[in-house]
Amino acid sequence: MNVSIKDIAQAAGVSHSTVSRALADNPLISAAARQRIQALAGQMGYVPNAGARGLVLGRTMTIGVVVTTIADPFVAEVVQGIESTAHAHGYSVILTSSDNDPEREAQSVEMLRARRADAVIVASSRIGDLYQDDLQETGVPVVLINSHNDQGSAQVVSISVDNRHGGTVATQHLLRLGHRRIAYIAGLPGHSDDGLRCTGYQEALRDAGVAFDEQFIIAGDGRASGGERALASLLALRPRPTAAFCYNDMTAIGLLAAAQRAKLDIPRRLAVVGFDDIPFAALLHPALTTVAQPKHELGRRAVERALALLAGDGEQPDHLSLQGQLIVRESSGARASEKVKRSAT
Amino acid sequence: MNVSIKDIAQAAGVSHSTVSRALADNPLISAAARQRIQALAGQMGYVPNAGARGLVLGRTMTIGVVVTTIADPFVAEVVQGIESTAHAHGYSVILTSSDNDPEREAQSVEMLRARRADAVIVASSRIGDLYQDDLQETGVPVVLINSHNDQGSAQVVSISVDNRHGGTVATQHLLRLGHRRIAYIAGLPGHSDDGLRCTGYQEALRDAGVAFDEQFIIAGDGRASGGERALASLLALRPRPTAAFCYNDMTAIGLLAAAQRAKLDIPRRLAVVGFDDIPFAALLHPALTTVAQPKHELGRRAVERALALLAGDGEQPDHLSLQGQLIVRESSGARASEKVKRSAT
DNA sequence: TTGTAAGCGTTATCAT
DNA sequence: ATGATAACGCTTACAA
Repeated sequence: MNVSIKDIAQAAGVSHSTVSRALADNPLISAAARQRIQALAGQMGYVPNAGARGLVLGRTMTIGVVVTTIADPFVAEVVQGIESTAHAHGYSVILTSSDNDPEREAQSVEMLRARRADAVIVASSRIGDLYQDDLQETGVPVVLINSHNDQGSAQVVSISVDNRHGGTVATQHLLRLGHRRIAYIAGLPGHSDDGLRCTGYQEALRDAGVAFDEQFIIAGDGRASGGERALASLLALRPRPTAAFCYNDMTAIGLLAAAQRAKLDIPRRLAVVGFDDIPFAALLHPALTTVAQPKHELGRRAVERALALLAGDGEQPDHLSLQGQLIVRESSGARASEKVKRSAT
Repeated sequence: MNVSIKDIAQAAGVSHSTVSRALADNPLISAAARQRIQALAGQMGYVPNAGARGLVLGRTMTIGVVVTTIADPFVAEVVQGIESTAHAHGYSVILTSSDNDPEREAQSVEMLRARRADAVIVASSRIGDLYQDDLQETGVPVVLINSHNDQGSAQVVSISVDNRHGGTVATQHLLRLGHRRIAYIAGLPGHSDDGLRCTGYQEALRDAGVAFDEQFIIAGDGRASGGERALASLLALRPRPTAAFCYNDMTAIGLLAAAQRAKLDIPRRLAVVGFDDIPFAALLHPALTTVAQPKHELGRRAVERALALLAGDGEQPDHLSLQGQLIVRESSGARASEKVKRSAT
């Protein structure tokens, strides 16, 4: 069904190795033969068998990607960045999702090993000890996105958004707007992202000489429901906060929804800033001010680092962090001048 | 670096074919040897080389997926359904995105051919003549999601949501709520989805004995911007429509945004129904009533059909259409009783 | 029950 | 400049 190099050889009346050379633009072959064979290959609809090539070359030009679920807009955009970058470098992407099920996760990793993926990128927030042990022994480069590399293997690097910086930037924005009582609606407790964003928030307050009030940290869960529940706690506070920085956009969305139901005017009575810049942030009303994660770049850099590792570039730091960018929209109540000032920065 | 079947053979003191049989649970082998070898393989961390296996077996247990971009929530959910179903059947997914660039699209297909994907699923709205010609000649089963199979090849089947039915269901919902002047905010002209949804809309009107007014079909573009622009046209109409059925959720979101800006009360002054049920539809305020596309199922069925084709099941119709489900939320202004009635259906 | 050998489609190392 | 030949890791007749 599929034309092989041998079929072409036969049709051209040469040996299959000559065909291989002609197709590989190998210099030690006559220009005439090369052209003739290449033309013939084109006519016959020849497409090289990547599997066979991988077998002899020892590399498959394949990158394995492990995600919890691609039906998460954040993950989807990262994967988009991974795919386009991989493609640009001649690599294909094998996608596996784990749904946060450890068993499926293990199967995914096994499958990627079976397919001999040249590198693996993990865009799952859970840190699988699985990858560490299982992949490490094979020597396959692993790039972790938004999670950390506990064991210090040179073949495992991580890359993430600078959560502390993001927390600082978001808080500074609110401070600049004149807010002094700023709440932080937290994510899932114990999540390191959450801790770092909160640290950034506290640092910004401290640097601005604003007293930090412990009760202004309100529990959440990283989802809309957490934001919705948070509103009541927030409104019960005395003195009441005038602004809230949320762990992520989903939390902010929940907060906004609850506020709308409570007829609480956003941003006048409460300024809100999120984190992530999911696609919907811009479509909300009021549109959400947020710290954008460089999702596409995260994916692109992950591939680039994987390829560098593959190329044996040992000069890489084992962690890279990218800065998020504040996107000022309506929910924080910035005036036009403030917006201009920010976007010019 | 990777343990091969030969390494195990050597360690076990048997031939490599014995190992192969033991690992494949081949019946013609002593139970003792089988267990001993399997245990050994486990200890040595053996993972079979899928590429080598594909070479000899003639199939790669791989499904190629072509999308425009996975950073589209609809596509992402479909791909999620594809991946989990493929995984359940022991298949891996190779993901390629085309970004609507014909050149990249061609490269993607070429790459999938090179990787010898057993089947290809296209979740891109553009119908590439590419797939048709290029893939068809290889005999690889192709499943088109939400697009049509022009040439009638047995190896190319398509699967989509029943757009006409969806349009009917959405319109009937509005009719049942008492609306008689219902507008349709269209998608990109020429898009067959758009035409079918509009047909369903008109049929529902006709069946209800409501006169169809041509000017109630308002231009859109399938994106939020189209919905935003549509509001002005809609408000200029005399008599003014009391409800709008939008080509898709993004259009509805734009319409809602414009309405909010114009301080037009939704659903009281204008009831709105969308199409797709993207994740954000539920988070909007008012939450969007919409016709849900069975995204996960679309993915699942696509894989199942691909596998059936692969198994040589010739009994498949060349097109399958799944019914969308009306999800009643706030934007259409249904009362509680109506909601209950619907969800019980 | 096991081993030997051939072959899948490549690339690469020999000769020639 | 080209042709044999081996090798990659696996499955599977065919022998034994």
